[in-house]
Amino acid sequence: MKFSTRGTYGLRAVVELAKHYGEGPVSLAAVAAEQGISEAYLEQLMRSLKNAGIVKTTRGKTGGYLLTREPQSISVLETLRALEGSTDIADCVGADASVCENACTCSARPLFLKLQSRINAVLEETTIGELTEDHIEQKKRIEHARLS
Amino acid sequence: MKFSTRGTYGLRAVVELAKHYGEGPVSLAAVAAEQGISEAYLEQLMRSLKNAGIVKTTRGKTGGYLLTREPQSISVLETLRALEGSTDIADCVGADASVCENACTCSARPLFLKLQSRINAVLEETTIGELTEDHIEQKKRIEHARLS
DNA sequence: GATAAAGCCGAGTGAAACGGTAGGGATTAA
DNA sequence: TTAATCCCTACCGTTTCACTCGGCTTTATC
Repeated sequence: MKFSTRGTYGLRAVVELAKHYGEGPVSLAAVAAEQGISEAYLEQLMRSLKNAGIVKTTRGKTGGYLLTREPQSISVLETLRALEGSTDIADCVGADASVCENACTCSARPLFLKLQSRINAVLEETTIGELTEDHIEQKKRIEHARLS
Repeated sequence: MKFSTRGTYGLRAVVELAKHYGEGPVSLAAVAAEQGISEAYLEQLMRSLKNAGIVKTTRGKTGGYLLTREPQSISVLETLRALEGSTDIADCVGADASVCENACTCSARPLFLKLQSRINAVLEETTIGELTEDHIEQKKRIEHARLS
């Protein structure tokens, strides 16, 4: 039940793009530097995000990455799905429950279903826009505390 | 964000013991057979559960495993903690947040905290007793459907 | 048109975790 | 005494994770 760095880094990268939403493309190097992530690794994550239609790119010099939509319209759920393939905690929850042959007699399954629905609720209702606002607020508070 | 077999099997084993609560010890072999788990593997899980004070044992012939308390008083949270060490989805949530050096500036952390609290709520409020009742009910329904 | 900065892509790799096995020892009811 | 049971340590093959490498294409700028 651990969150992968893939999900975490990817989420942070998307928030970074959201901070510059409407300002033109941001280069991979800039995102990597700001977030302290290896460029080569981040590139892989960006590829997943691009395939999922969450980010788009412009190539050549002055090129970079941009969000395809407003940060408020991008849910954390779809972002994580793009990065990790699935957010399902087990094979027996979600669409293809047939993977687990004894799904209907497993005593843990009711728990999994409940847990999954709660998790999905949070991931679905939280948007990249919110995370971005929170982040900006937080940085302001730190700055303020530092000066006083 | 996948549930380990350790957690799943362990939970199922505890439910199995709960089904026989008050009837004396159940042997490892019996639990393993009923749940379709390798004996040697299950033994490891049982040890973790014993160390955590969730199950106790009697040795020698006719020995076996028993729950230390009523199924209703054992939460899924403590069971999973015993089996998996921790149910934290990231290092920056929970008691020792210092593991993550930039915890206070990470844009993903607020999400993690929210998610963790929702997850813990479910795991805390769900008891082994409930899972056991659900399981018995479910088996009854299947039996009923099969006969008609 | 050359150049340099950017993205695009597939393959590879070391370490750790996962899931499970093996084998022997200690305890105890019958 | 014996056989069934729990107790313990070590090991091991596979997969996943996190990350790297090297070469390619595209494009703004000089």
